[in-house]
Amino acid sequence: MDKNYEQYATLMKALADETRIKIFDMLSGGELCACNILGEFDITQPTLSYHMKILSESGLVNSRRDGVWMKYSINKGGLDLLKDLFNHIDKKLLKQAYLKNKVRG
Amino acid sequence: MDKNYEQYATLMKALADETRIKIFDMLSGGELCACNILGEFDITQPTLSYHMKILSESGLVNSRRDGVWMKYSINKGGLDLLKDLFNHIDKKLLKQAYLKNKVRG
DNA sequence: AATAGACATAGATAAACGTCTATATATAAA
DNA sequence: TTTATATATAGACGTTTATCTATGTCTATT
Repeated sequence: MDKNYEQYATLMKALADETRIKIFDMLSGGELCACNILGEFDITQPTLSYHMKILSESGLVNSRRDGVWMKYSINKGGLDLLKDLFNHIDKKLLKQAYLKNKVRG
Repeated sequence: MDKNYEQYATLMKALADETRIKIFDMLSGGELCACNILGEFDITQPTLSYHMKILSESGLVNSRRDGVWMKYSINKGGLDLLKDLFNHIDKKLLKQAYLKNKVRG
């Protein structure tokens, strides 16, 4: 696993905003239209458009046009990058704890 | 699982910088002194101090003084919050894929 | 072809961020 | 108690971010 920290930073930045992480979590329930999402927040339509662009360009969210509507869903590839990063770090920590215990006892 | 999005945003913000995510990853190998970390980057000592403060205050990193040195390590609690968030979202997506397939086939 | 509705883009702006230099503080050693 | 070293804080500064209003673009309908 060779690490692209710049990419990780891009992914984290995309979620480093309360509105965007809420949207990402909402999308875990399935594809949503921009109009559906907008109703959940106290922001203007251009502001939502700005947030969706950041999420899409980061690689965390897919977007497609369906007639007049834009529909958004979670991009499994982007999610997996973050999920795997944290799981790997966690595994490394557990291994260390195990080794320390082995030395002591 | 009730979600504190403000806290998630704080955690993600702490990692939304290439220097800080590299540091976090370095710490997965075990506790490190600020002086050890500084050598890996092209930044001044006050800048590192600033980054370490953000990581510590977010709850992702523990800090302790050891004589003249500051030693840093990963805070399992903070890591688990992020790890669990992404694992849960992933589980929800997999469940949806399974149900869709069930309907089709 | 004109209209209405959903979304995107442009431009402005205030706040937050990352970095530096200069300086203060804290600890250990001489 | 002076000195040396590691770290923290203060202040300055340019850049990036999140937000708005105004307006443009695209699609479907009349």
